[in-house]
Amino acid sequence: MRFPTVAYPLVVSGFMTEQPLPFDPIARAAELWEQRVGPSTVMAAVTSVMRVQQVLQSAVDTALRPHGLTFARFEALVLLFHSQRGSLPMRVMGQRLQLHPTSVTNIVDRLEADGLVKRIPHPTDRRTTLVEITEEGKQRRSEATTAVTSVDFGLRGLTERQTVTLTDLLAKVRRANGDFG
Amino acid sequence: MRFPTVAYPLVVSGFMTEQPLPFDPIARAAELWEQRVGPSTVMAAVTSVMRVQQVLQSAVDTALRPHGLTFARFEALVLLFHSQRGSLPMRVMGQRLQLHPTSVTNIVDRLEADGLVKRIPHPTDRRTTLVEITEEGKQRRSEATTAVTSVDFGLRGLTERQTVTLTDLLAKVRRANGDFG
DNA sequence: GACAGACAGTAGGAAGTCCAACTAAATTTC
DNA sequence: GAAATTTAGTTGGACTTCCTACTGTCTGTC
Repeated sequence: MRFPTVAYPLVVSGFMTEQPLPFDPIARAAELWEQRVGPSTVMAAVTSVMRVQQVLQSAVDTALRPHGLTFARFEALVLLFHSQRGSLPMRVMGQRLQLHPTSVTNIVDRLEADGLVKRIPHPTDRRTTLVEITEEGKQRRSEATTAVTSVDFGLRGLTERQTVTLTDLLAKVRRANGDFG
Repeated sequence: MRFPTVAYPLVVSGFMTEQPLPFDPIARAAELWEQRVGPSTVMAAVTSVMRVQQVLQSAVDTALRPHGLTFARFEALVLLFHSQRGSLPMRVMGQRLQLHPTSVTNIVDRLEADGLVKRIPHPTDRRTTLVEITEEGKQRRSEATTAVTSVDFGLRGLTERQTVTLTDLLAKVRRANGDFG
């Protein structure tokens, strides 16, 4: 799904609000917060992250929907595709994707139902289940990647340099919260 | 599976991974993407936003749980509290909070069940429902605000200046996606 | 070796989000 | 003024996420 440069949906986001607000609701909320509660920089940043995540999630999912994937499932597929053997234990998938074990189960269930991955027993550890990407899964990943990479509009408005800065700032937050390190 | 309850959790995020990965999974995914797919700056930024949102959501919700609120409900409460009359039409709430009408219904249902808000009919437009914050709601907002403002650890790792930069970059993204403007 | 404890994964449930479809009320159009 | 359209909100369903609790398997200690 390509979004033409010129007027397509005004709002690519969430559920297509009829019209964008004429002001920034987060900035306004920050002003009120500042007046009546206290310093607002942190709250504004938190809210901004929340909101941009919604926008991006929606944009990416919209691009992936024709391919029968969500962003979470796409990420799982890419992870398996990039792995050495094309298979990983579910636990490892959870660590890499930062997902709860039950979320991994859910995602793998759906990918498996679509024939994109299959569960295979671990050769030595009978507790462990390996998830292997199928040929159809590799094919699907390829198509979906094309769709996703065309969604750079998700971050249009930022220069390359700004995009990198954004990633770096967010990495600081993630590290400070024990996401890795 | 039992996740140890450390006095101060190593990972405030998602579901408390036992141990943080020794490397940044997003940076590693970006490397592989770069090698095998193409430029990765956008994907890395998208993934980072997604992940930080999870971290913050979890951190804030953890702080709010003792007060019986989620971040979404807290935001709604704050919005009403800051409004002129202490009440707003549900539609307006949806616009300001960037939520789907059904999500507003859901949130208001729960807040109303807790006695923090109440639905009242609009004086002239019988289609419209006004949502009014109750005294108990104002009280709860006050307590919850204290809890949330103490959660600046959600963005620890950033200086004040960096926090502002982050908000500004995200605002650019939001504006480019028609969030406001 | 036996057994307590840790670990891998799954089932069921709650919360939140969106979508599609619906009712009721207001507004626009002719 | 009647009919068509738009708007506000709700209901029911699908999906994702996490949590709690459980089964089965491995591992370290005695």
